[in-house]
Amino acid sequence: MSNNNIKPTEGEMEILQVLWQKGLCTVREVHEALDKKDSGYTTTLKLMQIMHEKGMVERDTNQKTHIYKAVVNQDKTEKQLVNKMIDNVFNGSAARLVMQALGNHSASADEIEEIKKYLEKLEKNN
Amino acid sequence: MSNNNIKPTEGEMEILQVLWQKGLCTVREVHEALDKKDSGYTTTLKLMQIMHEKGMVERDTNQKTHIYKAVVNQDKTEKQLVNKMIDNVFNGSAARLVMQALGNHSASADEIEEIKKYLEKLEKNN
DNA sequence: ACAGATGTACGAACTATTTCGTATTCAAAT
DNA sequence: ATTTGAATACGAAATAGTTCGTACATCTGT
Repeated sequence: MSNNNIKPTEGEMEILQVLWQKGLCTVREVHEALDKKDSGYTTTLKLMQIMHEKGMVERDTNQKTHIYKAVVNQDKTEKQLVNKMIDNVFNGSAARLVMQALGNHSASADEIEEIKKYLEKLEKNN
Repeated sequence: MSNNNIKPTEGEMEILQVLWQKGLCTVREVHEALDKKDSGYTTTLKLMQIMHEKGMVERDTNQKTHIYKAVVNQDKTEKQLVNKMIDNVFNGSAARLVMQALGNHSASADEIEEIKKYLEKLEKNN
């Protein structure tokens, strides 16, 4: 078991999104990416400091302006959250989640094609 | 806009699950269905009372033992939570959520078939 | 009628999360 | 050198969620 149970809060997830997407970020970059008109800069800062304490992010403090990057693995974190939702909301049925996700959010034709290919690949590997 | 934004907490979701599945329930039935050895009966009671205040559940108080039932719509609630996850975790890509759900939780062959059919139906309706 | 079991009501503690204010440091420009 | 602006650090309030203890009501069996 390399990494413990990660359970990012909602605020932490938002920040992780940005970090995963951009790679290296200053606090200000993250804060602006979140275009949170509602909450202030120091809130984002504090959150990121807490994430650092928790070991979710690393930072380079050689310069005055620290540079952050995500430590927790994106794929793994996503898996965990999805699993949790499957259990918690869909009584363990992945299929129900999938259908809800599709029916719902009206995936584009391209997306649907992509998913079909993925399913076929899955079937072959069994 | 009939119903406001529902955002059940984790504890509330667990209870809603039971109510959706069983229809009408006493607090005790819910509590036992949750087989929470860790938390006590009055915790479940309190939670359900709060849910009542929030209008998530209704109850019949004609008897000493109240009978609860879910008010919030299962499908709608699921949609909301899934949407939120798609935005919050998958940057708006339903496809990414779906693949994570499938790759991951190793859906059974049957489930995969079911999903494929569903996808085809979706495609026809566009 | 009363004891015991089972219920509800509800305040209060505890925990987690988010938010902000303020102090301080640092760098750059005047 | 001094001012100004942008950073970090950090305590503390505000909010949200969960948990429990205790008081009181009600039903049931003796």
